[in-house]
Amino acid sequence: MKKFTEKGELTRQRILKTAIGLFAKKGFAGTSVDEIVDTTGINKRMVYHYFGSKELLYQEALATEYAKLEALELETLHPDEPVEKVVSSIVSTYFSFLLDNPDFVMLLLQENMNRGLNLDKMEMPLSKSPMLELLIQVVKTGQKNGTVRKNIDPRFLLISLIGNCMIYCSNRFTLSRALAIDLGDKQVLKKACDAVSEILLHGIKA
Amino acid sequence: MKKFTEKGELTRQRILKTAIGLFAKKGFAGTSVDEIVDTTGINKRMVYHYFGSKELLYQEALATEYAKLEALELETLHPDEPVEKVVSSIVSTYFSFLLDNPDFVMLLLQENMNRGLNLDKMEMPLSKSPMLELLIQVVKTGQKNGTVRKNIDPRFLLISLIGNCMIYCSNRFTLSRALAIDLGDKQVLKKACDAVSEILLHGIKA
DNA sequence: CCCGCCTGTAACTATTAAGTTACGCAACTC
DNA sequence: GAGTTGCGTAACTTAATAGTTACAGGCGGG
Repeated sequence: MKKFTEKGELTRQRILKTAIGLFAKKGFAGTSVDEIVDTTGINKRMVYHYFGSKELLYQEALATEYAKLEALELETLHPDEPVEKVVSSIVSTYFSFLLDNPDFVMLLLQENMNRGLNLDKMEMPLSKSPMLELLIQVVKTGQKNGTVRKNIDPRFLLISLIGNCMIYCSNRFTLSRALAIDLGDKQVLKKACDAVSEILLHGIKA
Repeated sequence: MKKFTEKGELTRQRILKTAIGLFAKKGFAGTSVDEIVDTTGINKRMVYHYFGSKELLYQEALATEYAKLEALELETLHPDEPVEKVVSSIVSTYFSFLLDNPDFVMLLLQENMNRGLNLDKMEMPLSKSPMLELLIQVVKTGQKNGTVRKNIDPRFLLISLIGNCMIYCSNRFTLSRALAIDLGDKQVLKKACDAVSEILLHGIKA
């Protein structure tokens, strides 16, 4: 990280925050640098001063949002609880995180649609999810004491966990329309979260 | 539909097909009309002649891809089979459809990221999925004869079915990276499909 | 046979895009 | 207090962009 004055750092953060919102809403190609600076009121020159290019600004936006998930994952690990507890807690954690962080969801999807090329350019290891280690452990324990089916693969289980939550954000509008149900409605989402939890819990039970 | 000569219709289709590929790969804003015409070798004027605007061309691309799913859904309905058979057949149908139609997936995700605004502009009812009707029926039957848990909501079940398949496409690159697993590998995907099928089958079983 | 419509080309316009240059101001350092 | 360094503005350049206009060959119906 380069050194900036306090004031400069503030400006930098304002640009970054605005950029995150716009990139999330309109995509990388759909957002112009002019729009970002018009929104912040900061001069365009400063974008290049602090970030170097539109692409680097985008990458920093991506990294910033992704860091939120990693922080969350680290603080929700309870490896000593029984597998049922762990699974339902992961579900509700992801569910509310994704709903509360639409910018994250949008940037993540966008990056996948871009075949992960920005993640390749940055180093971005995407920390081989501590969530996975947790699942491996509790699934193994569960299998030993006979509460979990033998052929559960923790990796596919984790993907299912995420997929069951993500779909409510990633396909919200098409699903709402096709199934005539409002996936923006808090009460519906509460029921959905419970349904996901339940189906997965029964899904892994021996 | 307007009347075009056979030759004209062919040109139209060439433009549309090229546009689908480019819009899917680079997004609406990321694709220029010039790029489409350069790729096809057809003159730009023709895009406006046959489609009216870039946006209308995009909407037609979206509708064309979506029609593929609707066609598939209509041909895979077997309401008289037991619920287990139906669920695992829906899973493998969606799984292979999504993998075989990456353009569809990209356009669908893009449209959701755009809050479904294009679907609003077109009529596009997204036919209240015959899949849902099927599920409602077989779940009810299953609940009557005691093979399916009472509090399974077919709508959330369908969303879970889709979500479990979609996640392998929508988040392929970030998941591959985070879990150190290649979600482009056919064998991995075969196992994934089986894992999804199994977890959901056990998930609904009474 | 010729009028009109469908198909097509090439060159154009007006706007917007990313990125740069020239310049000024304030604060801190030597 | 002269020079350096970071913060900031406005005006600029160069390339692309969506959409248009002028124009023309070919073919079917009157």
